[in-house]
Amino acid sequence: MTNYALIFKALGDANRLKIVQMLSYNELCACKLLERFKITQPTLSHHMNILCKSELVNVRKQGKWSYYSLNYKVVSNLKVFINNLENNKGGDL
Amino acid sequence: MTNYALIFKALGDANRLKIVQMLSYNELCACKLLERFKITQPTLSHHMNILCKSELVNVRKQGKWSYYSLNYKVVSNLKVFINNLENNKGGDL
DNA sequence: ATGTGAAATAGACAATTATCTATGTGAGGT
DNA sequence: ACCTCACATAGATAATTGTCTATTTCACAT
Repeated sequence: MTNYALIFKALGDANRLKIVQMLSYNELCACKLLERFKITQPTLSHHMNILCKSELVNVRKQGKWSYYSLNYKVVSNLKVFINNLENNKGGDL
Repeated sequence: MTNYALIFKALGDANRLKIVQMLSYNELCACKLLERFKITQPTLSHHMNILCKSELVNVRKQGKWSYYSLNYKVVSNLKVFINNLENNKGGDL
């Protein structure tokens, strides 16, 4: 079950949006992400937690590192959601 | 210029998400929307203001009524944004 | 066992937000 | 001119959120 409001809320912050865009190219560990922001490590951790809870982002723990990646299944669901906004036009309900 | 964080923030509320879905079928006036929610009229007005500021929703005023509709140009931009999340995979930057 | 480096958790705080009640505005009808 | 209906604005308030500092946890190396 995909909670769209939760996903959009997760995307509704400039830092998290940038994180998601970075992850769209590659899986990245938290420390690599942190380098590119002007926020502290606990703040990044907080943002990653929100992204993971929305299920838009997955974590893979390996040794001391946490590797984050996009959940493409959820991205695909988002695509369907947006497409429906166009396709519903003129329909019922 | 499309401010994606602003749009996603607008979509990141259960009431507003439902409003957008309703508008995907038809243009609707505020009073028609209000009937379907358990919120007060000023609260709806507040939500519509947020949706309009994100530019995802347009207003057309006619007499005493305000008719709201989706801005399909912005919906289209959203589609591109989501598609890029998939297409960036493995790329650079 | 002890140290180090990566990440999570706890707690605090200021800013933002969702909601309400009360009031204002403005168009149309009588 | 007045009333009514649709909507917006003002102001208050409780809840949520983004951020920080300080601390903890956990994996690995020595």
